[in-house]
Amino acid sequence: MKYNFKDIESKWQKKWEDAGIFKASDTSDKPKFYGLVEFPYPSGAGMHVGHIKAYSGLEVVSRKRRMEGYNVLFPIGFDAFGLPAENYAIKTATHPRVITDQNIRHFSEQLRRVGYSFDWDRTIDTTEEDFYKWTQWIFLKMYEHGLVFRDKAWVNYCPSCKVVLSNEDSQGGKCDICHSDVVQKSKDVWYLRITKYADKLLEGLETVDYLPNIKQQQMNWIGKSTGAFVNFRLDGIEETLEIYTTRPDTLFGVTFMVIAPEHPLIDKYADRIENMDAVRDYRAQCAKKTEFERTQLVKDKTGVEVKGFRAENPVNGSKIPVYIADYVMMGYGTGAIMAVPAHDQRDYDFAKKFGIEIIEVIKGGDIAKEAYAGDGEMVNSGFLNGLTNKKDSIARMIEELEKEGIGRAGVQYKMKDWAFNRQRYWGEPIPIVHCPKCGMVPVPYEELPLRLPQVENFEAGEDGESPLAKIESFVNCTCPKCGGAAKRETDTMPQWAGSSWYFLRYIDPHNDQAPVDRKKMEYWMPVDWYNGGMEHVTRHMIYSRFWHRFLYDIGVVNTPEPYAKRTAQGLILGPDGDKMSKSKGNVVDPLDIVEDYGADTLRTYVLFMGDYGAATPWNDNSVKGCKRFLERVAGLPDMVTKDHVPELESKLHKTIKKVTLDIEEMKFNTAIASLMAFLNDVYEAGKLDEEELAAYLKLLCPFAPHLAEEIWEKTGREGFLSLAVWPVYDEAKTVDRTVEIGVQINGKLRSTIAIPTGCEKEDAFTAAKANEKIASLIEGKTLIKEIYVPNKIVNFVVK
RNA sequence: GCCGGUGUGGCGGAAUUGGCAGACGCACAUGACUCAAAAUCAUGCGGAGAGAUCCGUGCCGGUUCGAGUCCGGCCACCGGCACCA
Repeated sequence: MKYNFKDIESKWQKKWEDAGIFKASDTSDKPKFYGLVEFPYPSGAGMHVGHIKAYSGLEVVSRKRRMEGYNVLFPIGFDAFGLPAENYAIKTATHPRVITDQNIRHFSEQLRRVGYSFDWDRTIDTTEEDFYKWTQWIFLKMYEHGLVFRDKAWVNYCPSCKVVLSNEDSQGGKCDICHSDVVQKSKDVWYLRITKYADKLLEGLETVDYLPNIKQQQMNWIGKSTGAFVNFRLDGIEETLEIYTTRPDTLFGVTFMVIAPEHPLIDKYADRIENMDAVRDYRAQCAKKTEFERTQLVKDKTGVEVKGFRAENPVNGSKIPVYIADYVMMGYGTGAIMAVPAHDQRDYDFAKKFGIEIIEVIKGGDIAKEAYAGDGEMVNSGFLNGLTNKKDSIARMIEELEKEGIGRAGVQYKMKDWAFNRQRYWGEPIPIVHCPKCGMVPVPYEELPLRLPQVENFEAGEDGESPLAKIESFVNCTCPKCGGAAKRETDTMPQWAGSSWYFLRYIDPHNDQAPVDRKKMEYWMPVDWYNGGMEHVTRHMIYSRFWHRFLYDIGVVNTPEPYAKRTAQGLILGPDGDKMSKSKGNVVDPLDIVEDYGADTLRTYVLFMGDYGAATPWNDNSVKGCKRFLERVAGLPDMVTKDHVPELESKLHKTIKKVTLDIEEMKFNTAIASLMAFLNDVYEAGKLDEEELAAYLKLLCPFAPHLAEEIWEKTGREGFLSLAVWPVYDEAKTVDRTVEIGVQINGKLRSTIAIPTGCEKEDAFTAAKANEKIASLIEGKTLIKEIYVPNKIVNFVVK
């Protein structure tokens, strides 16, 4: 058979579409499988090979599940709000709606040409009103439950994009979108109280099947630490200073205090601070630094002593100085620390520079040289003296603090509340009204969706305001509560909003009464297998788990966790081994591959190219290798014989087993390798029988479905191969009658022998000794030990 | 600095979890077909050696009849977190 991939692929894509064979049913006696891939942002550039790798993995799993008798939901949609469309709108004065629709059409067309078995009836678009209506609905529910608040805050601001960024979007002090430097700016910010869910998000990780490194990254991100809050009386003013520490056991070693430059204590007691000018200068210096500069680890600590009051150590009454220094952050703990220079390197560096006393309270280090953070016997520490275990001394100290009412056990998280607004047009409008009388008033549920108004000019407003602020008909409204004149919030939600719940909408994409029908949701949830990129593990994954857990707590969904299992594909690097990027000119366009080699070759190649979870460079020659493989597959019909071909039987069953098990572990590369190996065996035999061909086509179908369907049809088989029953291997038939095993002398391989599979110990030894070479090697030596591992190895230990 | 991961031919990568290292593919070489090239097919392909053999999975050591795999100590690279108290 000639392999004309172009005809074959368009033919079968149409047939599948016409027959609707990949549509999921909301009621079925079959077991369900919900496979989810991260929906794309429909960029103007179209699909990237990264999309292909990400989708092809679960595509294979989903196709296999269907053939195994599951009712499969494998949907796709578009995460279409976001900056690129808006920036393009600003440049070309085209409405983002127009561009978005155009890009979605283009993307869909590309996806269809790869032949994915998506249920296209359930396609969603986060920018459609009937979708974002429910995004707004969830926001209002969160508002109702006290998870939304507004605060003036120092925020990460991108002067180029003119938007406020979350910490997540400004990692490393660079804007995630345009990579320019982020500056600090004071703004009114909407926050989602994700920190309230920190513990639930941590606990939830214990109940799900995520790759270990994914769990690890989420735990790092949440960053829980346990310790204690301790109150220090301030001598000279009627005030206490609360600090957070993970090492309350070192309290006797405290020789100074440090508060963050932004600490409110400074302004409150400005008139009592004797050197307020110096303090002000220092604060001004710090304000100039970006968050990034401030969080750089520097040995050279800076700071200024605050003169006018001193702190009193609650356990020994000693009077100690208070400094402001920018190595303490206002955003973590209480913005103040107790400094224990003997046992914390940062405090140590500071103490050395400012000539502050260093008191050792834990033995084991050399505090003349550096701080000692290890374990050891407590000294100079009153009631803790003599204790040698960190845990014990911490517990003992907390007990004492709580008894005396000067402190308490506590926990802290690195994760911060989620800054949930952007000064942009192309996002979900935040459904809140500002009323001069009633304050903030939520838009009533029945008024949702709060639609984006038509706008002519998409440029940001004054001082980074949303373009919506310029639309008077949008801004001016009546207060839903008192009916008086009011103004609408003009900020929109960040890009992460829609993707925080989209998987629920696939279940019931056209529902206008609820985000999702209860019954359908109970049937489909949780997502059985979610695959995506590592780059979304700490943002999208955390956000959506948070939203879902909230929806669970208010009874909207039935599972605390949205995703039962999460895996991640590795990057595809450019042919040069570097990350693909336009500027490097090493980008591979998947549609070029479809055009030149066919979708089946592309799909097979991205899964064969290497370990699915690892980053692998693209290789054009290997693409050709996959094409060659499929061409050889196309030759199979000519080799079919009516007679049984027993010599292929055990090879086939081994292949069925390998492919079946490997797909479950995402070891697609070895699954395909075994398909290639079997094909080599068929070519060597020169023939295969009808049953062997049928089973082989089924195994190939998830990877190269167009070609597999074509051969299925050409060889006179009925119905869609995509709906055929997945082959089952017979364990007994995967075992050969004879097996070739190695024979070692003193652990070194000397020869091999062919013996019956599973043969007895003595028979194996006899056979091994009968081997000419082995016989000559053991002759005249003393046989000390004989080892036999059935079907593996014989080893003679001789002297 | 802390946490996680990886290190195997010229390249991408295999190795049933302690049992014949290098499956499968690429590249390369030789041969066949061809006027020729491409495509295809066949054979070879870790290193050294004419050979029997010897060496070989980042490095050093250990356990074991036997180590890519287990243990101890290093080195290199990748990813995440990071003056987080």
